[in-house]
Amino acid sequence: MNIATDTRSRIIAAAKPRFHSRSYANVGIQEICESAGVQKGSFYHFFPSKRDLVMAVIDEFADEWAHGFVAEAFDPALPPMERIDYLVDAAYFWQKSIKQVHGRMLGCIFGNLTLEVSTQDDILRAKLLAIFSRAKSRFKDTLEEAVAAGTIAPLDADLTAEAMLAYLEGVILLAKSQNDPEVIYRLGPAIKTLRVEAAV
Amino acid sequence: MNIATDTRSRIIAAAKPRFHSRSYANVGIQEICESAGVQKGSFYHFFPSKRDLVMAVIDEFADEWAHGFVAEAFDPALPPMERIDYLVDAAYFWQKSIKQVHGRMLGCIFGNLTLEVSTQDDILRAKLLAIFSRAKSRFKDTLEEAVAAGTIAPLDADLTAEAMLAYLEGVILLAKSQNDPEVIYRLGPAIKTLRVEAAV
DNA sequence: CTTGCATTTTACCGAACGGTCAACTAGCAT
DNA sequence: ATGCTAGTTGACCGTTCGGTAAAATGCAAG
Repeated sequence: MNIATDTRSRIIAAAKPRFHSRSYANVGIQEICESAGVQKGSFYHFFPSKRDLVMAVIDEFADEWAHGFVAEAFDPALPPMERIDYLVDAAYFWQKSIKQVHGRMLGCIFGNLTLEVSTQDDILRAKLLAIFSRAKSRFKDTLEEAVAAGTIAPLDADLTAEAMLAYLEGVILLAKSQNDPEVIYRLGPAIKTLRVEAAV
Repeated sequence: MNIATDTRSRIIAAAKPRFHSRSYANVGIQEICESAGVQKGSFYHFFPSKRDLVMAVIDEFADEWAHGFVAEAFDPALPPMERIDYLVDAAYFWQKSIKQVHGRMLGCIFGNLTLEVSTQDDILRAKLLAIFSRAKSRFKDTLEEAVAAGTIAPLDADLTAEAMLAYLEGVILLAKSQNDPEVIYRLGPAIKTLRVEAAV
């Protein structure tokens, strides 16, 4: 473990919970540096700008999810539609545990950042779009598998996948507005009722 | 029309598009004052704080919607489920026209603000929650009417209404991430497939 | 022992932040 | 005409913002 990479990762580690629990604009570089025990000049040695930091934070969150809950949920051994249940459950438990520790529901950092910055920074918007795009693909593959297995009636897998992703983000948004992860528990399972019929 | 109220409403008029198109933290009072042709001291004569301004802006947006598209959509003369279609269409056309003028999809200001500030300001969160709560009631009443009319099978109107609201917000979020209102056009109609079954 | 490079420190930049204050103006009622 | 009040003005508060530049440090290869 290089000292250099250590400083860099300490910066990211300090930034992650702050961007997640507040907002992009509300978290300053000075605060991050103080929390990481790093001088500002050192920060700019590793990150050309604040935007580059938040991109690294986005990547870390994405990796964390991809290797954690997402990998568990989209386990090929599970029946396809149960994978979707699993993912919604994971979102619920995650938000619930965050609230227990932090006292607040923080929601999905990708959704949070999307609504905050996507009118102001197309590079960040593209980064977040790519995250959503990958998530949608997971849903789509799962739906196609479910159709092939006869678990569900044929449908437009691409649009239904996008609809499910939208619904999940919307549920997390409403839950955050109530500061109550139980909203995810109550509304989450209805994700499987969403359908976009295949075009003829 | 009093001169006093004119200054106040000029401030709000200047603030509205800025909070909508950027974010709460990214819009400064100085900029709003310059755009409204008002001195900062005058601003603080009408608004005790920035938060009070954004609350007035929220109220204006809410009124605008309530007396515009929402009133049209939830017209008792329309068959219940068509009202929901109407509302989704209204969201689509609104975002589309904003993009034509502004070059960007701005999304729903209530959703935008919710994700940005609700972990940092419980008063604003409560304000936004009340907006969502009213919207949910509209959906709920409509669903109950549709069930009574036999248009749709019985369901849990309260939870389904909340699910539909969540879906609408989620669709707008995804559309914003793509800067493309057509996402609303494609995904919107699936809102009627959402169902939460009534508890036995 | 020296050169070179990555890293770190420290001081600094101009601009903007939300908010305050006292002085001033205008209109209206007594 | 006078006094009260709502509204307005413009200067000012301390703090923080994202970002820069130059000098100092540590370390490793030649």
